[in-house]
Amino acid sequence: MQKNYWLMKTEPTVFSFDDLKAKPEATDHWEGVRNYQARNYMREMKKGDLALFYHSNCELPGIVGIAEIVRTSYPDHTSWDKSSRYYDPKSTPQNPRWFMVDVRWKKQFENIISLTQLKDIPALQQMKVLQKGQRLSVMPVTQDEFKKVLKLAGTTYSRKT
DNA sequence: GCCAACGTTGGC
DNA sequence: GCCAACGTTGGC
Repeated sequence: MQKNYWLMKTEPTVFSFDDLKAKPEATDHWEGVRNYQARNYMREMKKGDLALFYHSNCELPGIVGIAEIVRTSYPDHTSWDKSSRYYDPKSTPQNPRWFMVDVRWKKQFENIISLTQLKDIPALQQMKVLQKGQRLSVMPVTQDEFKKVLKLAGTTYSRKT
């Protein structure tokens, strides 16, 4: 089956790529998405899809590695947990409004592919993450873009050694 | 349905 | 901390 590709954003001070790696089986649920468009993208995710893992709102924003979707969407239980920062009174177990997927840490890039670096690659200018006003925490990436980012990561790697 | 006010995101 | 670019809320 055709794989889809995604970009998933997180603030490393809240939840970093290393945090994911440290989880049992390097897997965790992607809680806290509270935007309808991002939610809808998550509901399209399939097992085996790959995601670029992006660190935002930090010293060096950029793509740090690859994660894999290991479970398709199911209700986000933090949405009806009053003690959660993601609590939404309009979401209930009977009628969940928000969903999450499970992701597994897969591969860390030797060097972070910074946002500045991405902006310098002409072939990647169409990436959603580079578009003005684009703030979704989950967004699709084309297969071509995904491959180019991987290649870029590989290039960085070989240059370093 | 309109739209002003407000809250959030996230680069810088 | 600033601020642009959103999205959401709620009065009307």
